[in-house]
Order: sequence, then C-alpha cells, then structure tokens
Amino acid sequence: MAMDDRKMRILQAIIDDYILTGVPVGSRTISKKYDMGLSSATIRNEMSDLEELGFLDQPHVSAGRIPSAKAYRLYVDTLLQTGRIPNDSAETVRSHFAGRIHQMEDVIDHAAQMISSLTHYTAVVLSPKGEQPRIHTIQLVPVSSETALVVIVTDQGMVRDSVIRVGGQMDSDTLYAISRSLTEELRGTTLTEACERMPVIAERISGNDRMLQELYGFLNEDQNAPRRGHMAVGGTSNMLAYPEYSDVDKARNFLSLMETRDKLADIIRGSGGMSFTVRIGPETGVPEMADCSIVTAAYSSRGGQQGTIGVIGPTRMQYSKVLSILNIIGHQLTDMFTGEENE
Amino acid sequence: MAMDDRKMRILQAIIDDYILTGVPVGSRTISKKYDMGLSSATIRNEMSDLEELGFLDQPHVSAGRIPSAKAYRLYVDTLLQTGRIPNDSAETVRSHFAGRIHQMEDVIDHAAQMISSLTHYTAVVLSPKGEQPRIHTIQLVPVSSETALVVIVTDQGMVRDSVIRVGGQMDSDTLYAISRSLTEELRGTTLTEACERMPVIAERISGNDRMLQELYGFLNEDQNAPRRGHMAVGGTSNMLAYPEYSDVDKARNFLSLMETRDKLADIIRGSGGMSFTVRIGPETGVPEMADCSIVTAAYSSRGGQQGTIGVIGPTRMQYSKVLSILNIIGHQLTDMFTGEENE
DNA sequence: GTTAGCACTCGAAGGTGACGAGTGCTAACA
DNA sequence: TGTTAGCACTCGTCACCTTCGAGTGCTAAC
Repeated sequence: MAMDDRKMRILQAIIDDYILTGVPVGSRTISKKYDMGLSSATIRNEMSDLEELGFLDQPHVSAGRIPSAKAYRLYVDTLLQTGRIPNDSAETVRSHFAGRIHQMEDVIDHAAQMISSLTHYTAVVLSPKGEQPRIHTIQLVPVSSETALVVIVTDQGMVRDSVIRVGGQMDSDTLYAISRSLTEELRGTTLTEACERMPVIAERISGNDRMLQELYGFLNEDQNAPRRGHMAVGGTSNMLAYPEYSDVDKARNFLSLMETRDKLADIIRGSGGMSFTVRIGPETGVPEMADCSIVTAAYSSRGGQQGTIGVIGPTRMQYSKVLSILNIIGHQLTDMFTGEENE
Repeated sequence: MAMDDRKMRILQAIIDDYILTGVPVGSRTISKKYDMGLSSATIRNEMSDLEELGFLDQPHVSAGRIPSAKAYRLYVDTLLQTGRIPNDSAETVRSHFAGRIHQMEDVIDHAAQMISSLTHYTAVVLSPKGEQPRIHTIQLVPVSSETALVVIVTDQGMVRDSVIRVGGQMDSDTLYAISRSLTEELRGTTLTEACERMPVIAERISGNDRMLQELYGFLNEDQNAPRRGHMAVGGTSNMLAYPEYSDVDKARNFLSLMETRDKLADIIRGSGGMSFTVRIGPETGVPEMADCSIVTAAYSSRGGQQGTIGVIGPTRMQYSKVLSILNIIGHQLTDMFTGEENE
C-alpha cells in the first residue's frame, strides 16, 4: 500500500483540522467539514491505511486520529518545497521597526516581542554570531581618577566594554595616547590573539602594569566566556494557552527550560544556520520538547554573521503562518543590520 | 475582645503551619503539632475570636482557617521589629560573587538567578537608578569610515553608547579632538541639559552637522526614554510549583505580568526605596497579585543611587527566610557597586 | 476558664451509569 | 473492485451519587 493523492488530501485535512482545534479528528468530521465527496466509512478505511503507514496516531480506540511527527514532517516539507510562504503581516512588521532604534539589544528584544505576539507562540531571537570578531579599535575613556572604561569595537561593529582600574592618575590625553598605541598593536587580531600578544605590548608601554594587567584580565575573560550574545525570549506564557500545556507539570518543565538561557540558546542555534529549519517533536533532540516543534530562520548582519530567530510551539503549530512571519522578520532584521547600521 | 499573648501564639502557629503546608489548618493540628498545652476545643474558641478580629479567614465551613493579609502584616511587622533576620546562606552567596564580574548586567542577572534559587520564589533585580545622571566624559570611537561609536560615561560610572554616522571621513585624531571639545562643553550637564545646549555647540564645532544631528538624536532619545535600566527576572517557573498556581489560568496571568517588563519594573520600584518593604496581597495594589506578596530591599551604588531587589511569592511566603536572603544579597550588591568598581 | 462530646457541614474521592463520538467489520450496491 | 450503509463494540466524558473524614460550633460537665 502506498501514498496516493486521495490519502494525501485526507491527511492534509486531518492536519489542518487538528492544528486548528487540537482535538483528535474523526472520520465524520473530515467527510462533512472538508467536502471530499466521500462517506465517513471510506475515510475510515483510508485513515486506517494512513495509520498503518505511520502518519496517524490513535490516542485510544474510540477517539479520532491525530497526525504523527512523520505527518507534520511531510506537511512542512511540501510547504517548504512549494515555497508558498504567504506574506501576511509584512506591513505591520515594517511599521513597527520604522522608528529608529539604536541599540542592538533593543532591536532584538523588540523582534522577540513582535514574533510572539504575531504567532501567539514563544519566540526566541539570538544576536548574530560568527567567527571570533577581530579588534578594530580600542579606546580608554576616563571614568574617575583611578578607573577607565575600556571600549573595544570589533570589525563587525559590535562593542564590548568594561571598567578597569588604571594605576596612578591618568588624564584623558595620556589615555588617548595609550589607546592609539594599543589600537595600532592590536587592530585585526582576535581576542585570543590579543591576549597572547599582551606580554609583548607590556614591554613597549611600560609603567602601566596595573592597567595592562586589568586589560588582560578583561580580554581573557571575554575570550574564554564566549559571549553568547544577546538573547531575547518573548511570549513564554503564550504556551499555557494551549491545551497541550494545561497540565501544570508539563508547563513548569517547559518554562524552566525557557529559563536556562544557555541551554535554550544551544537548542535554538542547533539549527546550524540554515535559512529555515523545522524540527518536529523528537527531531528537536530535547526530551522535554518531545511534543514541541521548533521553527528557526537565519538572518545576517554585516560581516556575514548569522543570527537566529525561532519560534517554539506545540507540534500542531500553524507552520505556514509561522514560516511566513519568520520570513518577514528575518528579512527585516537583515535589512536593519546590514543596511542601516552599515556604512 | 482584644489580642492577648495566647491568641498571638496561636496565630503565630497557624501562620507557620500554613506557610509550610499551604493547606488550611484546623484546631487539632495546632493543639497537637505545636504543644500549646491546650485542647483543640480551646484553640477553636480562640480561633473563632481571631477570625472575628480579622486575622483569620475560613475558606468554607468545614475547612480549617487560613491567615488573612492582616495576619501576615502583623507577622511581618514583628519580624521586622525584632530585627532578627537570620543570616542563613551568607557564605554561599559570598562565594558565588567571588569571581570577578565586569559587566553590571551580568551581576544583576546573577543576583536574580541566585535569589530565585535560594528562595524558590520569583526574583526581580533592578539596576540602580537615581536622579538623572550627569555627563562625565563623551568619547567618539571610530567604527568604520562613516560611523563612530559615541560613548557617554556618567558621573555614576554608567556607560551608554550608540553607533552614529559621522558625515564625511574622520580619523581617530579628529574624533578625539571633537570628543575633547564635547566633554569640555558638556561635562556636568544632564542629558536634558546637553540636548538644550547642542545648538550652541553646533556653532562652535561647525562643519559636522550630520554627526551633531545624530548625536543630538541619541541624547534626546536616551533622555526621553529614561532607560529603565537593566532588569533581571529569575525563577518565574518556580511559582508553578506552589498549589496556589495549579490553576493554569492563574498561572498564565501571573506569567504574562512577569513578561510585561515595564509594568513589572514599576511594581517592584513602587516600594519607594525603603530599605525593606513587604507588600502583602491587596497591598501590592495590583489586582493580578491579590494573592501574592512582594518583598523588596534596596541596595545602593555609588552616587547614592538606589537599586532594588525583590521577591514575588504567594502570600504564605517564608518571609523570614526571604528577608534574610534579600538582606545578604543587598549588602553584597552594595559592596560590589560601591567598593569594587569604585575608585 | 477549660474540655469532652456530639451533631452538623461540606469538600474530596471514588463509584456508577448514561451518553456519544468514533472505530472496525460485514454485507450490499454500483 | 471500490464505495457505502449499518451495526456492534469500545472507551472517554460527564453528571450524579455516596462515602469518608476533617473541621466546626455548641452545650454541658468539670
């Protein structure tokens, strides 16, 4: 027995209905609501076949069928193949981002907010990340007589800063002079390389041991704890609206997963930079997410860095809508990060 | 009828038991578990009195009593008066903060994490905020040939930055020269004042209209959207562990409140900078929190700025433990923000 | 003032039966 | 040979009932 066109249409109807209602769907529903021109009995036979083929599950004998992960997979694949990702709410999105936002963090927070409110699922946005950034400029800014702010601008236009102590009094001009030397020495190096080169530099710019030591400390820390970048999560509470999570225990598990940021970032980033990824149920590789799906999309910032936006929802997710929204917002972010803030 | 010592002791026992179990407590429980040397019948009479006095509520006839908001208030007041805030986990906390952390955001995130994991409630940490900060230094750092990073260091050692476009090519030295002039002109002014003064400055440093305009834009934006500072929330999912939130609707309400960051910040900051505040149930002034309590503590950073740490939990919260933990962590934060990063 | 005793209340838990949605199978039909 | 009507069967849901027990208030005795 193989998949034929009619089976396909019936499966499609079952998936649509289940995504809509979240309730197991029976043969009568399909035969009535979606006019197939077939009686429920026929549908039943087909459904029985579909179950045998692994596309449908039956929670218990006297309930309808629900689509299996395999069914969603098929569904999503055809969705992605035909490429008809509708352009629903493009205008809303554009107008939201119209106001100029300076800080990357704000953009990311905004995006997460927006995705979750458009989809009604949980949204995650990760800031761009690529190979280790290279130092473009180092500048020391006086903070108090004993401390200075060290600002490192990377070639990708990202900024890292920290307050360090400088030994002894240093005025603005002295700090600037040191900044120039440091920039000259370190431009184009990665943080790791910069760390290695510090001893050499220490010889050249002597007499500031304290400061250089603190600087080294900062570089080293930053390099070793590879800044997972910024991450924004929006709409975690949305998930509780779905009957899948009316069980408090399940809900708590899900929420605490959302709270362990590092793990979450790994999961989302696990998609590996494909332009679109859909992981369904077990495919997520996370036991806690056995009945969730994760849809991610990539966006880029300058320097070819890849950021990720993602949506986490129940397996019966409105994939087509979600893909559409991620598509729009992904493009919007790419525009913002390559265009507006670029030279 | 008035409150006497015995009534007080019984009330105390009821509160203790209810905080522990979350189940209405009956007269027998008190008479047996807490050896009062009184029979359940006597306790019953006293409980009846306590109810009349407004310290106890009865969910329904055949259940035990639960403490009212008024009772918690009394309880907390005596707790605060006697000042015996135990110093439980001071060592754990100290060792956690031992590793040097550069970024304020990290410290705050950490603190929220720690408070929630120690208390098993939801924790909120707000970064220090005081009167409008004054500009200490402005520095422009080259990012690309067309853009620069403007870094503003305030007198409280906080840093704000944004990338702006500079018209035409500017090398590092030119930018430094401009930075010096700007710092000279604007040191000691608030952001608002700085905005007002920009036209005057524009005349002096002419020929850089584009840049000054962008700079103005940044100052203005920052001033108008008074940076609510950083806020970290930890352990929202902890709340779901309490039977009070086994109702999914309630849980969702609570969680979406936790997600509207601005509102949450207002609520937490509503305590008004007292060193300790406890708001019980209706006292929170937030309908959604009618059966929550909010405990906050203040910590300070240099310049007398006040930050807030807070715990949100069910009204039957382990107040004494929470107060103790907030006490410790508040001190720790104060030490960090006034000592270590100070001159 | 304290306590034992007792009738009473009421929620929680568990059991029962009607109901209905849905299935699989069979036999009839085109 | 595919489709459909019919029917017996399954099983979860819901409403209803009973039982159980925790807890109360009241009264009378100590």
